[in-house]
Amino acid sequence: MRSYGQYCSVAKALDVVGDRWSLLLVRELLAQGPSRYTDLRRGLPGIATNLLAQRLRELEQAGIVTREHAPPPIATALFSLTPRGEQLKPVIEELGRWGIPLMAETTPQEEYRSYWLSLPVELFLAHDSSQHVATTIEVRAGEQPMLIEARDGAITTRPGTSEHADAVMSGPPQLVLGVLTGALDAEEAAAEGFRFDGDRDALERLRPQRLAIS
Amino acid sequence: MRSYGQYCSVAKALDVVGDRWSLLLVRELLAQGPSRYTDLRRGLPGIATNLLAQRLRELEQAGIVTREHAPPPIATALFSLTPRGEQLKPVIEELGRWGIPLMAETTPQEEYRSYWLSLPVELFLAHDSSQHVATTIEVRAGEQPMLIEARDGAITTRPGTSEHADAVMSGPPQLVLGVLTGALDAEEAAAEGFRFDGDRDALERLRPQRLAIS
DNA sequence: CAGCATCCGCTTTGATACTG
DNA sequence: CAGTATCAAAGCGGATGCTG
Repeated sequence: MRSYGQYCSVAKALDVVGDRWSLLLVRELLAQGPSRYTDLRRGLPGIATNLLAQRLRELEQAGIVTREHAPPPIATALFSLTPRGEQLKPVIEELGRWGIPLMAETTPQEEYRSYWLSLPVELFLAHDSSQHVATTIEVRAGEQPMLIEARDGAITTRPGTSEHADAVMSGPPQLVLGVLTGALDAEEAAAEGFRFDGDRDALERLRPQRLAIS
Repeated sequence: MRSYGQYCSVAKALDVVGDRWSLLLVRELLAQGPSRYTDLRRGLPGIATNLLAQRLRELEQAGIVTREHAPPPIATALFSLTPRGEQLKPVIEELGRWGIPLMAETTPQEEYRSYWLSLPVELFLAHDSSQHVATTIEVRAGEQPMLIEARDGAITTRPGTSEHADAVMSGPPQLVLGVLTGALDAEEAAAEGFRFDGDRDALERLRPQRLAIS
């Protein structure tokens, strides 16, 4: 991209990561960790393959991404964030926070990846560690099940299922997210295809307060 | 801009403010407050006039900017941020924070506006209100002098000069910023055209800690 | 198959000129 | 002052093909 040519740190940041797809590419590496070229393509539906290659080169030159030839078990190269690249996390978070009200609307054509859930979960859920009640919720929305796990005051997400989850939520991503953040009532959502099985309190334990999504 | 078509709040935020110039336009309105079309052009050197008009329309439609016909004293329309637009401030701040290391380099062709100083000042300076020493520093870099004022635990900036400033800093923006953030020593900087007159302690009072700019 | 490069049509941007 | 109009250049999206 052509530089803005301004001696301003915002403009200079945008000179580096302001290109189309650049910040979403960083989002993918933040959410997924070291990824293969093909993984990145799957997480960036709609990107032209040559553009992905070009962005990776540019971000590599800017010191944000590194390309490593993984050790023998893996036959392919892996792309990762450098420490400098990981420092973009607050930028992604604030953008994501600002974008939350926009999540109230969606269309059937919109793409969704289940691990994108991890950002809103980190932003909006918290665990009251004083309760000392470890909690696991399985979320079935998108292409693979995800687990939200809370213990010792920390909340984490990862792909997977659990035999002894406290609760299982499933349905369209919009409804699942709405119920998770508290913008939507589980009963209302049920009428549109949302399901909640298990312990209702499990969810309440993760919600410090109700948030408006719209 | 064409939508990313993803059900992700980061992607949806970028659908709205990810266009070229959009976030810099928000920066201008954050830093300058309600502005005329011409003010915005001056603060966005390099933007094509048709693009500025187009971005203003788009951001107006998105509920980020409002156009108001100002009361009689002012003959022209003013553009302002809506509350929703002001909520972009954390996004701008995090981008600006991430971009600070990039400020170590500059070229003579780069444009600079003195009020752009207010962002780094808000980010990096603080005032120990326990000291109860009100402090004023005049900064002469760019097209107009600026005042950095600290009192009652708050730091503010505004254009202007002061008869009784505790100190006056002047020189190229890069050196002034370097000394302000503590990345540069006033003595080193002096060799390259930086000047500091007045009370050295005035600056120290505003610097909670030294920060690396490079 | 993973990781690109090339080509082509379309959209966005930049520069300049012009207008109420 | 506050834009619109025009046009060339750059960027992007999609398809395809090449290489280990």
